[in-house]
Amino acid sequence: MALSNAEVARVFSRYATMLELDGANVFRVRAYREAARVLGELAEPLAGLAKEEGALEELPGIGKDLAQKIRDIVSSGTMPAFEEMKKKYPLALVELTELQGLGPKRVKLLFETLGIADRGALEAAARAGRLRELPGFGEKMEAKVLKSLAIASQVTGRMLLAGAWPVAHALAARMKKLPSVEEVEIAGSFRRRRETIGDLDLLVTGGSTAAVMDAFTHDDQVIEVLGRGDTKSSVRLASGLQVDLRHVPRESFGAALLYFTGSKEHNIELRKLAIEKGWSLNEYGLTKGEKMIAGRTEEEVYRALDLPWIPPELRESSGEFELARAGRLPRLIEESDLKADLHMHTDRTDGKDTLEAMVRGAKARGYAYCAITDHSKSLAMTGGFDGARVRESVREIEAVRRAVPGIAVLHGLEVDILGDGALDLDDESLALLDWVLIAIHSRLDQPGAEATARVLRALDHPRVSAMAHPAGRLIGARKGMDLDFERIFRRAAERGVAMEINAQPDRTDLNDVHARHAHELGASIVIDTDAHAVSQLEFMRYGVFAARRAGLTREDVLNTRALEDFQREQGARATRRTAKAKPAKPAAKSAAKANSARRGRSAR
DNA sequence: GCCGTTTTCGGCCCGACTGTTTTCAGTCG
Repeated sequence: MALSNAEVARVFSRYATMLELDGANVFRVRAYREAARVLGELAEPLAGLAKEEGALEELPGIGKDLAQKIRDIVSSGTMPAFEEMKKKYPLALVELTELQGLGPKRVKLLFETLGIADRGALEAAARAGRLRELPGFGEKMEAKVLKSLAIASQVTGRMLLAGAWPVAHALAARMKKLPSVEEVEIAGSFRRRRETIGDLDLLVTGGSTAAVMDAFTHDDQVIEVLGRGDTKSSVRLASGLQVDLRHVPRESFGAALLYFTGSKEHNIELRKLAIEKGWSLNEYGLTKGEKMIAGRTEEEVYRALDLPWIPPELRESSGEFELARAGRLPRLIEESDLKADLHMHTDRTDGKDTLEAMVRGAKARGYAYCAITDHSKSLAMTGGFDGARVRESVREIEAVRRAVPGIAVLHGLEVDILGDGALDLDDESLALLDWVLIAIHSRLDQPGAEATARVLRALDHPRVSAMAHPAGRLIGARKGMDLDFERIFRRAAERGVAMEINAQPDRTDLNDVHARHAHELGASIVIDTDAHAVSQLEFMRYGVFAARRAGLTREDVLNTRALEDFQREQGARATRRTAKAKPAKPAAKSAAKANSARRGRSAR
């Protein structure tokens, strides 16, 4: 199986660090880093692009040289230059640059003067007090290195957006209450709604700098003050989250918000636009010499650069500028657009709350309809349903419809896809259901080709409505299946099977990149919570965030439809699917051939 | 190493903080 895009990107990014250690031209280093970023965000598999003449060279930041290196990596798992460099700078050394406070310059110095090439040697030298002797180091640096090592050994790295959400809002609310503070915004990747965040960036205007910094560094949640200055202070909270606060002048608030929201790449593009006009853009404003052109609001800055305001979720320098200039920025979906949650569990299987409580919960959120989707029998430990239990469930659903008027309840089931792609329920029982979600919960380590065939077979079943958490990943715990998403999304589009954005914060599956890809290939998208308790119905926002980052609008998402429209569409799809159920082998083959024909390039 | 409705050569974003310096390098975002 070919290397994933992320793995290719990793080779480039490590190679970039090696070049830095080697004292290479900084722009050459940047070229590799930029390429790693582009590849990491690319939806289409590089293995495919590598076979197409000139396709790699079309990617931004990829020229002749890097294209060849990508082909090398895809075919052999590495590239000669990387292997060569590894002899000089071992990977453990490269990884030292990931420690806080250590960059390539210091790591190089450590390596060349003390022969330190991994974390173990670094820790030993720091403990022995040998670092302080080096130029540019001192006692404080030595202590800092030890602390970074300690953090690196325990910290999981990034925190789930959902974990930071309440902490961030509570902290912002406390800052807002300070005397004469005017505006408080949480910027950074938090505002761009990335699924995980590294730290929080708080922007504050108004109030006195000293008072704001005092309150911030003495907040109840703060366990450590990492730095304190006139415009910026950094702290670590009890939750482990690092928070930077910036106190900015009000006339600069928009420029600062823009700057600290990022992404870095988006900002660089904006700066270039400013330079083209002979201006300069920084966190204090858009200026021409001494003269301030814009800065009070983000809109003002964008307008001055001849752009409409771009939603933070799209600021990844992955096509948003082209859309903005063409006046084609999507009107992103909002949580209030959703009319239903179509993936909910009850205590009949592994949920915590009763059927009636879940339906009431959905109704309380203002939904017009919902689907109850407990597990099927192969998940035995959850008490999953077999055919007999499904028939019993028909009566339970009818009862809850009577008990809770004002919301339509679809009788659904989350049916397991068995190892060979068959469904974990007989056709007769499936026919009793209004909404059939299919999902993989077993054999997640299947080889890619086998796993893909398994999913494709399941998608072909005429009773299937949607596929839940298609990649099967758990953020920070499980990588997800090695699937050929291009083929799966195309098949889903053909069969009218919706692909789910599962809003459980540690799933977010489909993620933003996959969701964009699925949509581009014509698959319809549904956003669900997979709630196992009433309280989890609020996870919907995290699914909406992924959809927004994917550039999806209300029209692109199935469960924004009014109930009647949803039912009409589902009816039409079911008819179409049944009509061409089980395509004969030759037909399947020719369809596959058509698929491999020239693809539209992804916007990423 | 990439890129080019001025350019195939000569550019490539910019400022704050820390810790070490006594004018600045390294790191970070």
